[in-house]
Amino acid sequence: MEQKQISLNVIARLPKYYRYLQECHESGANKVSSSNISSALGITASQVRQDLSNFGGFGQQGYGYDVQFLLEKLRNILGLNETHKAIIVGGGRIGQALSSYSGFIKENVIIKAVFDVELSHVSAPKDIEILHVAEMPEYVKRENIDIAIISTQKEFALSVAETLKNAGIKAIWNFAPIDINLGDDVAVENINMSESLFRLSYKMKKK
Amino acid sequence: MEQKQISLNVIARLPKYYRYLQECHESGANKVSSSNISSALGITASQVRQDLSNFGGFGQQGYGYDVQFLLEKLRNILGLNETHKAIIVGGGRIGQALSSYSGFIKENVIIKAVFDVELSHVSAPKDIEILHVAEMPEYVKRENIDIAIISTQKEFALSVAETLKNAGIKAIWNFAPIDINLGDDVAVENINMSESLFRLSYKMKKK
DNA sequence: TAGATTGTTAATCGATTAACAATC
DNA sequence: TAGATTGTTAATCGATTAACAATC
Repeated sequence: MEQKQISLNVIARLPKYYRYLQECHESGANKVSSSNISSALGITASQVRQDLSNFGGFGQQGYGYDVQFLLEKLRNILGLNETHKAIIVGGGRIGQALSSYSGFIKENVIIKAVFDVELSHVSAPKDIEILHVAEMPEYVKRENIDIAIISTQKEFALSVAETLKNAGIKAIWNFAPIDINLGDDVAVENINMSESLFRLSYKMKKK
Repeated sequence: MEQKQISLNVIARLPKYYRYLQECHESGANKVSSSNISSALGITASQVRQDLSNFGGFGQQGYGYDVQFLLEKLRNILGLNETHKAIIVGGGRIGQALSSYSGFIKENVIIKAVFDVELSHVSAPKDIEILHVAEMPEYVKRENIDIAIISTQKEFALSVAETLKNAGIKAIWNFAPIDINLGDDVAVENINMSESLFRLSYKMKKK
């Protein structure tokens, strides 16, 4: 309904534009051109313009893009003005690191609770609840949770994801080493460290 | 020198094949066909065959692929038979989670040391040394370290990467929220959680 | 006005898919 | 042998790049 389907490649570049625009803003720049962005990020100027024009004409011929304006547009496109409530499922190493990682607040994600099957093993900052997985579906509905961060073992990840889908979760950020795909109803991003390490190994070997 | 340049898309799929083949092996299967892989991973059978044939003819007409044989080939291609020595630079939340994450051993990566500027804040399992960043270049050379895992703040990541390159590191696994690119000399994989979270936000918004 | 830079259309390039001969 | 499935060639599709008219 919104616009013609935007390719995943384009979406993957948007955060890079946003990050660079933030840097420009911090360093006091008022304007930026597609060729500035190009040389900073190693993306062709043509592609930068092509990508941005998917969402509207944000620039001005002969001038470039107004940094503040484009930043605001990107924030809108990426949905960074909204605050999201999140839970973590799986209180192991990664789950605990994420639960105490303060970077989330900057990105407008508030972690409300950590779920596990063995509560005694889990610790978390005191404003984050520690609860049993059995309570999860009820909690997600009651507290209107948007995002679930899955950091369970891979064996449990798929069924946890299904349970969350049924509980009405909107998005899943998956750290378990398995691809999760729940169709169009739930937004999913997989961070597969294991696959990344394999790719690193491949690249290193090829040198 | 090796073969015609393999595209990054192909490389990104190799670990998925490997992971699925492992599952086949664990469940006792002897053979697997491109259409088996296709339905398990949501990749077309044609692409599976195309991808694998970049590295050789591993299958047999009318039969498919021998699981053990293909697994061995993939292990070779990905370089998973070799053990790599690694260090972690940056002893914050992510660095510490990684230092005690046992999954590495399975993937043939041994973490030898964690480097930081403020040693008193860092803890690690006792077989992992905790050292000051100033000692890093010397250590990398002396101990023949292959992989550096960067988990510093983004402000330091780039200069740390340069220092490591000069010390002769072979690969960098970067968790700092900034793209690192060191040319052809050093293999790099970026895990940018911040960008991933932005993409998740975008997808969620679009629903 | 002259110079710069956008947004967009057209051209190119590369990746994915389809088809099929080879053959186990 | 008949059926199945590969490896590879050709066709299609989509993404990137180039070019340029519009215009600030």
